[in-house]
Amino acid sequence: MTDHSTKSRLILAAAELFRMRGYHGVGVTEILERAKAPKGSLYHHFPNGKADLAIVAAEWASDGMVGIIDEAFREAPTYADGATTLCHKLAKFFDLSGGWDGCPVSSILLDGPENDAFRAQVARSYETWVARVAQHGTRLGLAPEEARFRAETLLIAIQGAWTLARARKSSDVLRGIPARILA
Amino acid sequence: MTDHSTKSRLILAAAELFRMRGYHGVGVTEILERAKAPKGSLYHHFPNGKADLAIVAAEWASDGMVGIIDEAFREAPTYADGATTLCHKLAKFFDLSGGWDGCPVSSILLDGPENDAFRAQVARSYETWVARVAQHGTRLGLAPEEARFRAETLLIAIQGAWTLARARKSSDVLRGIPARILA
DNA sequence: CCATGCCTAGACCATTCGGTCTAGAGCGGA
DNA sequence: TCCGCTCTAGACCGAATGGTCTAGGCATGG
Repeated sequence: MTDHSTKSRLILAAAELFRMRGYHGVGVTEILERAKAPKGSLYHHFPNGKADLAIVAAEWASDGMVGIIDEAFREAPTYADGATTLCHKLAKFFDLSGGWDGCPVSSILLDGPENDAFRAQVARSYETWVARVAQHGTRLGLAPEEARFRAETLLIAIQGAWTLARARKSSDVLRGIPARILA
Repeated sequence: MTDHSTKSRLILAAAELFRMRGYHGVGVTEILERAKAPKGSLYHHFPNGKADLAIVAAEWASDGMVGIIDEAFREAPTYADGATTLCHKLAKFFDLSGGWDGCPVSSILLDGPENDAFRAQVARSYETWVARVAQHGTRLGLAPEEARFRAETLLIAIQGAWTLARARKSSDVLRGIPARILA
Protein backbone atom coordinates (compact mmCIF):
# COMPACT_ATOMS: atom_id res chain seq x y z
CA MET A 1 0.00 0.00 0.00
CA THR A 2 2.95 2.33 0.25
CA ASP A 3 3.58 1.87 -3.45
CA HIS A 4 1.89 4.05 -6.02
CA SER A 5 0.24 1.38 -8.07
CA THR A 6 -3.19 2.03 -9.47
CA LYS A 7 -4.69 -0.53 -7.13
CA SER A 8 -3.14 1.14 -4.09
CA ARG A 9 -4.28 4.55 -5.19
CA LEU A 10 -7.80 3.24 -5.55
CA ILE A 11 -7.80 1.75 -2.07
CA LEU A 12 -6.42 4.91 -0.53
CA ALA A 13 -8.82 7.19 -2.35
CA ALA A 14 -11.76 4.98 -1.43
CA ALA A 15 -10.81 4.83 2.23
CA GLU A 16 -10.44 8.60 2.42
CA LEU A 17 -13.72 9.32 0.71
CA PHE A 18 -15.76 6.66 2.48
CA ARG A 19 -14.68 7.86 5.87
CA MET A 20 -15.79 11.36 4.96
CA ARG A 21 -19.20 10.62 3.56
CA GLY A 22 -19.93 6.93 3.88
CA TYR A 23 -20.44 4.24 1.33
CA HIS A 24 -23.48 5.59 -0.47
CA GLY A 25 -22.31 9.15 -0.16
CA VAL A 26 -19.42 8.63 -2.54
CA GLY A 27 -19.74 7.89 -6.23
CA VAL A 28 -17.47 5.59 -8.18
CA THR A 29 -16.46 8.36 -10.54
CA GLU A 30 -15.37 10.50 -7.61
CA ILE A 31 -13.10 7.75 -6.35
CA LEU A 32 -11.71 7.34 -9.84
CA GLU A 33 -10.97 11.04 -10.13
CA ARG A 34 -9.14 11.15 -6.82
CA ALA A 35 -7.15 8.04 -7.65
CA LYS A 36 -6.51 9.29 -11.18
CA ALA A 37 -7.56 5.98 -12.60
CA PRO A 38 -9.97 5.02 -15.35
CA LYS A 39 -13.00 2.86 -14.82
CA GLY A 40 -11.47 -0.15 -16.49
CA SER A 41 -8.76 -0.38 -13.83
CA LEU A 42 -11.26 -0.42 -11.02
CA TYR A 43 -13.23 -3.28 -12.47
CA HIS A 44 -10.07 -5.11 -13.36
CA HIS A 45 -8.69 -5.05 -9.81
CA PHE A 46 -12.07 -5.32 -8.12
CA PRO A 47 -14.41 -7.41 -10.25
CA ASN A 48 -17.38 -6.64 -8.02
CA GLY A 49 -16.72 -2.95 -8.24
CA LYS A 50 -17.57 -0.56 -5.45
CA ALA A 51 -18.50 -3.21 -2.91
CA ASP A 52 -15.20 -5.08 -3.28
CA LEU A 53 -13.24 -1.89 -3.10
CA ALA A 54 -15.06 -0.82 0.05
CA ILE A 55 -14.27 -4.05 1.84
CA VAL A 56 -10.59 -3.87 0.93
CA ALA A 57 -10.43 -0.19 1.89
CA ALA A 58 -11.96 -1.02 5.25
CA GLU A 59 -9.45 -3.81 5.80
CA TRP A 60 -6.61 -1.47 4.99
CA ALA A 61 -7.95 1.17 7.37
CA SER A 62 -8.38 -1.43 10.06
CA ASP A 63 -4.74 -2.44 9.71
CA GLY A 64 -3.81 1.21 10.06
CA MET A 65 -5.66 1.37 13.35
CA VAL A 66 -3.75 -1.67 14.58
CA GLY A 67 -0.56 0.17 13.72
CA ILE A 68 -1.62 3.19 15.74
CA ILE A 69 -2.49 0.96 18.69
CA ASP A 70 0.91 -0.67 18.59
CA GLU A 71 2.68 2.66 18.35
CA ALA A 72 0.75 4.02 21.31
CA PHE A 73 1.53 1.08 23.54
CA ARG A 74 5.05 0.27 22.37
CA GLU A 75 6.93 2.37 24.87
CA ALA A 76 4.17 2.79 27.42
CA PRO A 77 5.27 1.93 30.98
CA THR A 78 1.71 1.11 32.06
CA TYR A 79 -1.60 0.22 30.46
CA ALA A 80 -3.06 3.58 31.47
CA ASP A 81 -0.21 5.38 29.76
CA GLY A 82 -0.69 3.42 26.58
CA ALA A 83 -4.42 4.03 26.54
CA THR A 84 -3.91 7.72 27.11
CA THR A 85 -1.36 7.96 24.31
CA LEU A 86 -3.75 6.14 22.01
CA CYS A 87 -6.51 8.64 22.69
CA HIS A 88 -4.19 11.53 22.02
CA LYS A 89 -2.88 10.00 18.83
CA LEU A 90 -6.42 9.51 17.57
CA ALA A 91 -7.34 13.05 18.52
CA LYS A 92 -4.41 14.30 16.50
CA PHE A 93 -5.48 12.17 13.57
CA PHE A 94 -8.99 13.58 13.86
CA ASP A 95 -7.65 17.13 13.85
CA LEU A 96 -5.52 16.47 10.79
CA SER A 97 -8.60 15.39 8.90
CA GLY A 98 -10.18 18.78 9.48
CA GLY A 99 -12.40 17.54 12.23
CA TRP A 100 -14.77 15.70 10.03
CA ASP A 101 -13.59 12.24 9.11
CA GLY A 102 -14.97 9.13 10.66
CA CYS A 103 -13.28 5.78 10.50
CA PRO A 104 -13.93 4.08 7.18
CA VAL A 105 -14.75 0.86 8.92
CA SER A 106 -17.84 2.05 10.73
CA SER A 107 -18.77 4.35 7.87
CA ILE A 108 -19.29 1.27 5.78
CA LEU A 109 -21.30 -0.38 8.51
CA LEU A 110 -23.73 2.42 9.03
CA ASP A 111 -24.14 3.18 5.43
CA GLY A 112 -23.28 0.20 3.31
CA PRO A 113 -25.65 -2.20 1.69
CA GLU A 114 -27.50 -4.48 4.03
CA ASN A 115 -24.89 -7.01 3.25
CA ASP A 116 -23.73 -9.42 5.88
CA ALA A 117 -20.22 -9.42 4.50
CA PHE A 118 -19.95 -5.72 5.36
CA ARG A 119 -21.26 -6.19 8.87
CA ALA A 120 -18.97 -9.14 9.47
CA GLN A 121 -15.98 -7.13 8.31
CA VAL A 122 -16.67 -4.46 10.90
CA ALA A 123 -17.15 -7.03 13.64
CA ARG A 124 -13.83 -8.60 12.70
CA SER A 125 -12.06 -5.24 12.87
CA TYR A 126 -13.42 -4.51 16.32
CA GLU A 127 -12.40 -7.91 17.54
CA THR A 128 -8.90 -7.40 16.17
CA TRP A 129 -8.55 -4.03 17.88
CA VAL A 130 -9.84 -5.28 21.22
CA ALA A 131 -7.56 -8.30 21.07
CA ARG A 132 -4.57 -6.12 20.28
CA VAL A 133 -5.19 -3.65 23.07
CA ALA A 134 -5.84 -6.51 25.48
CA GLN A 135 -2.57 -8.12 24.41
CA HIS A 136 -0.69 -4.95 25.32
CA GLY A 137 -2.62 -4.88 28.58
CA THR A 138 -1.51 -8.34 29.64
CA ARG A 139 2.02 -7.57 28.56
CA LEU A 140 1.89 -4.59 30.88
CA GLY A 141 0.76 -6.69 33.82
CA LEU A 142 -3.01 -6.89 33.65
CA ALA A 143 -4.78 -10.20 34.19
CA PRO A 144 -6.04 -11.54 30.83
CA GLU A 145 -9.70 -11.16 31.74
CA GLU A 146 -9.29 -7.67 33.06
CA ALA A 147 -7.19 -6.68 30.07
CA ARG A 148 -9.90 -7.81 27.67
CA PHE A 149 -12.62 -6.04 29.65
CA ARG A 150 -10.73 -2.77 29.81
CA ALA A 151 -9.75 -2.95 26.17
CA GLU A 152 -13.35 -3.29 25.15
CA THR A 153 -14.36 -0.40 27.36
CA LEU A 154 -11.66 1.75 25.81
CA LEU A 155 -12.72 1.01 22.26
CA ILE A 156 -16.39 1.58 23.04
CA ALA A 157 -15.49 4.96 24.49
CA ILE A 158 -13.31 5.84 21.51
CA GLN A 159 -16.05 4.97 19.08
CA GLY A 160 -18.62 7.04 20.96
CA ALA A 161 -16.27 9.94 21.49
CA TRP A 162 -15.32 9.98 17.84
CA THR A 163 -18.93 10.47 16.81
CA LEU A 164 -19.38 13.21 19.36
CA ALA A 165 -16.17 14.82 18.16
CA ARG A 166 -17.51 14.97 14.64
CA ALA A 167 -20.75 16.53 15.79
CA ARG A 168 -18.85 19.16 17.78
CA LYS A 169 -16.01 19.53 15.32
CA SER A 170 -13.67 19.20 18.26
CA SER A 171 -11.28 16.47 19.31
CA ASP A 172 -11.42 17.49 22.98
CA VAL A 173 -13.80 14.71 23.85
CA LEU A 174 -11.29 12.17 22.51
CA ARG A 175 -8.52 13.58 24.67
CA GLY A 176 -10.91 13.47 27.62
CA ILE A 177 -11.53 9.75 27.45
CA PRO A 178 -8.75 8.69 29.84
CA ALA A 179 -10.19 10.91 32.56
CA ARG A 180 -13.50 9.12 32.15
CA ILE A 181 -12.58 5.46 32.04
CA LEU A 182 -9.22 5.22 33.74
CA ALA A 183 -10.41 6.69 37.03
CA MET B 1 -46.70 12.84 15.19
CA THR B 2 -49.11 10.32 16.65
CA ASP B 3 -51.66 11.28 14.03
CA HIS B 4 -51.75 9.64 10.65
CA SER B 5 -51.43 12.69 8.48
CA THR B 6 -49.37 12.47 5.35
CA LYS B 7 -46.72 14.70 6.86
CA SER B 8 -46.40 12.50 9.94
CA ARG B 9 -46.20 9.37 7.87
CA LEU B 10 -43.41 10.91 5.85
CA ILE B 11 -41.43 11.82 8.95
CA LEU B 12 -41.87 8.40 10.47
CA ALA B 13 -40.95 6.55 7.29
CA ALA B 14 -37.90 8.74 6.78
CA ALA B 15 -36.70 8.27 10.35
CA GLU B 16 -37.06 4.50 10.10
CA LEU B 17 -35.29 4.23 6.78
CA PHE B 18 -32.50 6.68 7.55
CA ARG B 19 -31.60 4.91 10.73
CA MET B 20 -31.33 1.66 8.81
CA ARG B 21 -29.22 2.78 5.92
CA GLY B 22 -28.28 6.40 6.39
CA TYR B 23 -29.12 9.50 4.43
CA HIS B 24 -27.62 8.58 1.08
CA GLY B 25 -28.59 4.96 1.42
CA VAL B 26 -32.28 5.73 1.10
CA GLY B 27 -34.00 7.07 -1.97
CA VAL B 28 -36.87 9.52 -1.96
CA THR B 29 -39.11 7.11 -3.81
CA GLU B 30 -38.53 4.48 -1.14
CA ILE B 31 -39.60 6.87 1.57
CA LEU B 32 -42.66 7.75 -0.48
CA GLU B 33 -43.60 4.12 -0.91
CA ARG B 34 -43.32 3.38 2.79
CA ALA B 35 -45.31 6.46 3.70
CA LYS B 36 -47.83 5.76 0.95
CA ALA B 37 -47.60 9.31 -0.27
CA PRO B 38 -47.05 10.83 -3.69
CA LYS B 39 -44.13 13.02 -4.55
CA GLY B 40 -46.22 16.15 -4.60
CA SER B 41 -47.00 15.81 -0.91
CA LEU B 42 -43.37 15.54 0.06
CA TYR B 43 -42.40 18.72 -1.75
CA HIS B 44 -45.46 20.48 -0.45
CA HIS B 45 -44.67 19.79 3.20
CA PHE B 46 -40.90 19.97 2.79
CA PRO B 47 -40.01 22.52 0.13
CA ASN B 48 -36.34 21.57 0.20
CA GLY B 49 -37.17 17.92 -0.22
CA LYS B 50 -35.02 15.18 1.20
CA ALA B 51 -32.74 17.43 3.22
CA ASP B 52 -35.62 19.15 5.01
CA LEU B 53 -37.29 15.87 5.71
CA ALA B 54 -34.09 14.41 7.13
CA ILE B 55 -33.63 17.28 9.55
CA VAL B 56 -37.21 17.05 10.78
CA ALA B 57 -36.99 13.26 11.08
CA ALA B 58 -33.82 13.64 13.13
CA GLU B 59 -35.49 16.18 15.40
CA TRP B 60 -38.40 13.84 15.91
CA ALA B 61 -36.10 10.94 16.72
CA SER B 62 -34.13 13.12 19.10
CA ASP B 63 -37.32 13.99 20.98
CA GLY B 64 -38.06 10.28 21.20
CA MET B 65 -34.70 9.72 22.86
CA VAL B 66 -35.47 12.43 25.39
CA GLY B 67 -38.71 10.60 26.17
CA ILE B 68 -36.84 7.36 26.75
CA ILE B 69 -34.37 9.13 29.04
CA ASP B 70 -37.20 10.60 31.09
CA GLU B 71 -38.95 7.26 31.34
CA ALA B 72 -35.78 5.54 32.49
CA PHE B 73 -35.06 8.06 35.22
CA ARG B 74 -38.61 8.87 36.32
CA GLU B 75 -38.87 6.30 39.07
CA ALA B 76 -35.20 5.62 39.59
CA PRO B 77 -34.10 5.87 43.21
CA THR B 78 -30.52 6.67 42.28
CA TYR B 79 -28.60 7.96 39.29
CA ALA B 80 -26.98 4.58 38.79
CA ASP B 81 -30.40 2.93 38.67
CA GLY B 82 -31.65 5.39 36.11
CA ALA B 83 -28.58 4.98 33.93
CA THR B 84 -28.88 1.21 34.11
CA THR B 85 -32.55 1.29 33.17
CA LEU B 86 -31.74 3.57 30.25
CA CYS B 87 -29.17 1.13 28.90
CA HIS B 88 -31.62 -1.74 29.17
CA LYS B 89 -34.39 0.21 27.51
CA LEU B 90 -32.12 1.06 24.61
CA ALA B 91 -30.99 -2.54 24.34
CA LYS B 92 -34.63 -3.60 24.09
CA PHE B 93 -35.22 -0.98 21.44
CA PHE B 94 -32.23 -2.24 19.53
CA ASP B 95 -33.50 -5.82 19.68
CA LEU B 96 -36.93 -4.79 18.45
CA SER B 97 -35.36 -3.26 15.38
CA GLY B 98 -33.91 -6.62 14.45
CA GLY B 99 -30.45 -5.74 15.68
CA TRP B 100 -29.63 -3.47 12.84
CA ASP B 101 -30.94 0.03 13.29
CA GLY B 102 -28.80 2.92 14.31
CA CYS B 103 -30.13 6.18 15.62
CA PRO B 104 -31.33 8.42 12.81
CA VAL B 105 -29.55 11.36 14.30
CA SER B 106 -26.04 10.04 13.92
CA SER B 107 -26.94 8.26 10.69
CA ILE B 108 -27.49 11.66 9.19
CA LEU B 109 -24.20 12.93 10.57
CA LEU B 110 -22.05 10.18 9.25
CA ASP B 111 -23.74 10.02 5.95
CA GLY B 112 -25.47 13.26 5.19
CA PRO B 113 -24.28 15.99 2.91
CA GLU B 114 -21.33 17.97 4.15
CA ASN B 115 -23.82 20.48 5.33
CA ASP B 116 -23.25 22.42 8.51
CA ALA B 117 -26.96 22.43 9.30
CA PHE B 118 -26.86 18.66 9.57
CA ARG B 119 -23.81 18.63 11.79
CA ALA B 120 -25.26 21.33 14.02
CA GLN B 121 -28.49 19.40 14.40
CA VAL B 122 -26.61 16.38 15.71
CA ALA B 123 -24.58 18.52 18.10
CA ARG B 124 -27.78 20.04 19.40
CA SER B 125 -29.33 16.62 19.99
CA TYR B 126 -26.32 15.43 21.95
CA GLU B 127 -26.35 18.54 24.04
CA THR B 128 -30.03 18.07 24.78
CA TRP B 129 -29.55 14.49 25.84
CA VAL B 130 -26.56 15.24 28.05
CA ALA B 131 -28.40 18.13 29.67
CA ARG B 132 -31.44 15.98 30.31
CA VAL B 133 -29.49 13.13 31.87
CA ALA B 134 -27.48 15.61 33.94
CA GLN B 135 -30.73 17.20 35.10
CA HIS B 136 -31.94 13.84 36.39
CA GLY B 137 -28.53 13.36 37.98
CA THR B 138 -28.71 16.54 40.01
CA ARG B 139 -32.31 15.80 40.96
CA LEU B 140 -31.03 12.48 42.32
CA GLY B 141 -28.38 14.13 44.43
CA LEU B 142 -25.32 14.55 42.24
CA ALA B 143 -23.40 17.80 42.22
CA PRO B 144 -24.11 19.72 38.99
CA GLU B 145 -20.59 19.38 37.66
CA GLU B 146 -20.37 15.71 38.43
CA ALA B 147 -23.82 15.11 36.97
CA ARG B 148 -22.82 16.72 33.71
CA PHE B 149 -19.56 14.81 33.56
CA ARG B 150 -21.19 11.46 34.22
CA ALA B 151 -24.02 12.16 31.80
CA GLU B 152 -21.56 12.83 29.01
CA THR B 153 -19.64 9.67 29.83
CA LEU B 154 -22.85 7.68 29.71
CA LEU B 155 -23.87 9.02 26.33
CA ILE B 156 -20.43 8.50 24.87
CA ALA B 157 -20.54 4.90 26.01
CA ILE B 158 -24.04 4.40 24.63
CA GLN B 159 -23.04 5.78 21.28
CA GLY B 160 -19.98 3.56 21.06
CA ALA B 161 -21.78 0.49 22.34
CA TRP B 162 -24.58 0.98 19.85
CA THR B 163 -22.17 0.85 16.95
CA LEU B 164 -20.52 -2.24 18.36
CA ALA B 165 -23.94 -3.79 18.90
CA ARG B 166 -24.76 -3.32 15.24
CA ALA B 167 -21.50 -4.89 14.17
CA ARG B 168 -22.10 -7.88 16.42
CA LYS B 169 -25.85 -8.00 15.91
CA SER B 170 -26.15 -8.25 19.66
CA SER B 171 -27.45 -5.85 22.28
CA ASP B 172 -25.35 -7.41 25.04
CA VAL B 173 -22.77 -4.69 24.89
CA LEU B 174 -25.47 -2.09 25.56
CA ARG B 175 -26.64 -3.97 28.65
CA GLY B 176 -23.03 -4.20 29.76
CA ILE B 177 -22.43 -0.47 29.87
CA PRO B 178 -23.37 0.06 33.53
CA ALA B 179 -20.78 -2.49 34.61
CA ARG B 180 -18.16 -0.49 32.74
CA ILE B 181 -18.82 3.08 33.72
CA LEU B 182 -20.69 2.88 37.01
CA ALA B 183 -17.97 0.94 38.80
C1' DC C 1 10.16 -9.40 -33.55
C1' DC C 2 6.16 -11.13 -32.66
C1' DA C 3 2.89 -13.33 -29.23
C1' DT C 4 0.81 -13.24 -24.84
C1' DG C 5 -0.51 -11.81 -20.85
C1' DC C 6 -1.85 -7.72 -17.61
C1' DC C 7 -3.53 -3.45 -17.14
C1' DT C 8 -5.20 1.12 -18.74
C1' DA C 9 -8.50 3.81 -21.15
C1' DG C 10 -12.92 5.73 -21.72
C1' DA C 11 -17.15 5.41 -24.59
C1' DC C 12 -21.36 3.64 -23.62
C1' DC C 13 -25.60 1.70 -21.18
C1' DA C 14 -29.77 1.09 -18.41
C1' DT C 15 -31.37 2.55 -14.19
C1' DT C 16 -32.19 5.42 -10.53
C1' DC C 17 -31.52 9.74 -8.43
C1' DG C 18 -33.68 14.14 -6.40
C1' DG C 19 -36.56 17.58 -7.99
C1' DT C 20 -40.22 20.28 -10.87
C1' DC C 21 -44.58 20.98 -12.76
C1' DT C 22 -49.40 20.92 -13.97
C1' DA C 23 -53.84 19.12 -12.88
C1' DG C 24 -57.39 18.26 -9.90
C1' DA C 25 -59.59 16.42 -5.50
C1' DG C 26 -61.69 17.96 -1.38
C1' DC C 27 -63.18 21.17 1.86
C1' DG C 28 -64.40 25.47 4.46
C1' DG C 29 -66.35 29.97 4.16
C1' DA C 30 -68.98 33.69 1.67
C1' DT D 1 -73.29 27.71 -5.45
C1' DC D 2 -68.92 28.89 -6.27
C1' DC D 3 -64.59 30.69 -4.84
C1' DG D 4 -60.05 29.94 -2.89
C1' DC D 5 -56.91 27.35 -0.56
C1' DT D 6 -54.53 23.28 0.98
C1' DC D 7 -52.99 19.12 -0.20
C1' DT D 8 -52.74 14.96 -3.24
C1' DA D 9 -51.38 12.88 -7.45
C1' DG D 10 -48.08 11.31 -10.65
C1' DA D 11 -46.06 12.31 -15.27
C1' DC D 12 -41.93 14.11 -16.44
C1' DC D 13 -36.98 15.94 -16.40
C1' DG D 14 -31.89 16.35 -16.57
C1' DA D 15 -28.18 14.65 -14.08
C1' DA D 16 -25.72 11.24 -11.95
C1' DT D 17 -25.41 6.47 -10.60
C1' DG D 18 -22.91 1.78 -10.82
C1' DG D 19 -21.56 -1.31 -14.23
C1' DT D 20 -20.20 -3.36 -19.05
C1' DC D 21 -17.53 -3.70 -23.06
C1' DT D 22 -14.21 -3.14 -26.69
C1' DA D 23 -9.80 -1.39 -27.95
C1' DG D 24 -5.13 -0.51 -27.25
C1' DG D 25 -0.71 0.32 -24.64
C1' DC D 26 3.10 -1.96 -22.90
C1' DA D 27 5.94 -4.97 -20.72
C1' DT D 28 7.90 -9.64 -20.78
C1' DG D 29 9.34 -14.17 -22.66
C1' DG D 30 9.73 -17.06 -26.65
